[in-house]
Amino acid sequence: MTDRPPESLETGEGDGPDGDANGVARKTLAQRVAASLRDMIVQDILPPGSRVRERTLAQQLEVSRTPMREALRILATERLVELLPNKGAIVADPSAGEVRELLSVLGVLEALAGEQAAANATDAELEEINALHYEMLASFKRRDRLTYFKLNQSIHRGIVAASHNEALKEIHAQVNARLYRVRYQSNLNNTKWHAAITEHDSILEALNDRNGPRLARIMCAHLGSTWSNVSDSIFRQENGA
Amino acid sequence: MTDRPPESLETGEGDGPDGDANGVARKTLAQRVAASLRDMIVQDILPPGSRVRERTLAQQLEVSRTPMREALRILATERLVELLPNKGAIVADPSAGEVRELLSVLGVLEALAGEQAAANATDAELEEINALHYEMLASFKRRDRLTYFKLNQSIHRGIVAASHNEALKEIHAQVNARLYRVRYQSNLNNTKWHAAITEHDSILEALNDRNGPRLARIMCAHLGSTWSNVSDSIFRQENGA
DNA sequence: GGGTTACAAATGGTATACCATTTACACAAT
DNA sequence: ATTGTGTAAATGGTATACCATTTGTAACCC
Repeated sequence: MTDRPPESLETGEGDGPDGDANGVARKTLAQRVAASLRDMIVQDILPPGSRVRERTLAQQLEVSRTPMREALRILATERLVELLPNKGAIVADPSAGEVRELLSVLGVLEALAGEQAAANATDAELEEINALHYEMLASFKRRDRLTYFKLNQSIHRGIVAASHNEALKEIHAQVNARLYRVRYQSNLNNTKWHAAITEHDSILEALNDRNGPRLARIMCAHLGSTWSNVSDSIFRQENGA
Repeated sequence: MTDRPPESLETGEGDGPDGDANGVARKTLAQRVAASLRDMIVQDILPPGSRVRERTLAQQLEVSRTPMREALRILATERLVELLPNKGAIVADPSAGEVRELLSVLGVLEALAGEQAAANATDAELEEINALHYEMLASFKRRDRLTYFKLNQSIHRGIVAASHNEALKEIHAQVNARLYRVRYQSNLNNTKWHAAITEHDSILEALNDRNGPRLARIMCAHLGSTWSNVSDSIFRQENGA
């Protein structure tokens, strides 16, 4: 558990699960509080299963209860917290089974993204994804797990974005957000790093060839490997690492 | 446009997009308001593109602004309305392109559901889906489009539920909610009714054979047919039916 | 020691007041 | 007739008060 103090309110820029800087759209306080809470969940400041005291947290973030309540509504709809009537909010704590289910969904979403990206990506988008891939390889050589994880996520988001299917992008982001913390934590313990790199090589090759069906297959299988890593990590944590 | 007065508050039972009666869980007023608003959107009482006046509507539904605001937050997170800072809520009005994107996502979700249902469905679940299919055939013979549509949706939800993938069920429901109104409206004009029945026959055959890959393929293709119907309907409405 | 009950405090849900921003409309100028 | 300006009303965003429900703790009894 990290002992960091609560973050100041999110300004709308960050490299969390949704990754995008929303500089163009003005945000309400409730939206900014929601973004801060997302961060706090991902980084275990608000650990899974913990109670979220609305008044306490509003005080810490120096906002009144109303935007805090609205923020918690947002997060509840996103399934990052569970709101129990008259009992308040609990940070979601996905079981291994639920993680597995989510990953199977993410697998088909990424497969669809792969197929549509192979057809629709601009050349510039391909180049950028390739550049991210090289940066990720560099972080692998440096054994910098945090940067590696973030770049890995950026590549996947880049592929989804290159599908030019906006609805898919949003739904993918939402599923990803539910999995982000678990994957972030499991990345710290990843013992199959080298195999993941090989898979990414294959992904990039199929993408550069614009081979939709092959890319779809590899990306779906890649999420199968993710399950393998994540389940190891969950198992290790449950047995008191 | 229908001229019905606003619904009284949802009690938590209904056959709208999420279909389930949540009798076991107590609901807050905000949740009940959200459910009523969903209904009003689906049934065009709140038409696409229309402004949602929070005070006006709260008055009509005889609730105060606070649960109305929370309800609108829920719907905004679900993308059924769009909340613009300082400007309020507008009912979502998905473009033809967006509908197409959503249907492609729904296609892969239903394909995954088909595969997992073929593996995981109980015999009782299969029997129930078959019963719904026969009821749907009966409504086809009676030319009862509304009942046909609802049964059709129940069959799809039944297949998703039979996958025993709870995460998939939720995500499917959410995508479906965004499409529900458009499909409901297009069902009223469906000129390819007979072909849809044939597709459903194939779906049921593959499901009963527990042939996962075949079921997946047919269900995904079925959504392709749905796009064909929906786009005809959108085109017809845009040209002043 | 364990179980039950009563009550105060904590906390969630809603209503309403107040402030901030946008919209609509009347009037003046060109 | 059209455009620009000012102002009041409408409406969104937040703060706070009040009510409803839950939780925690102390006292009592077996």
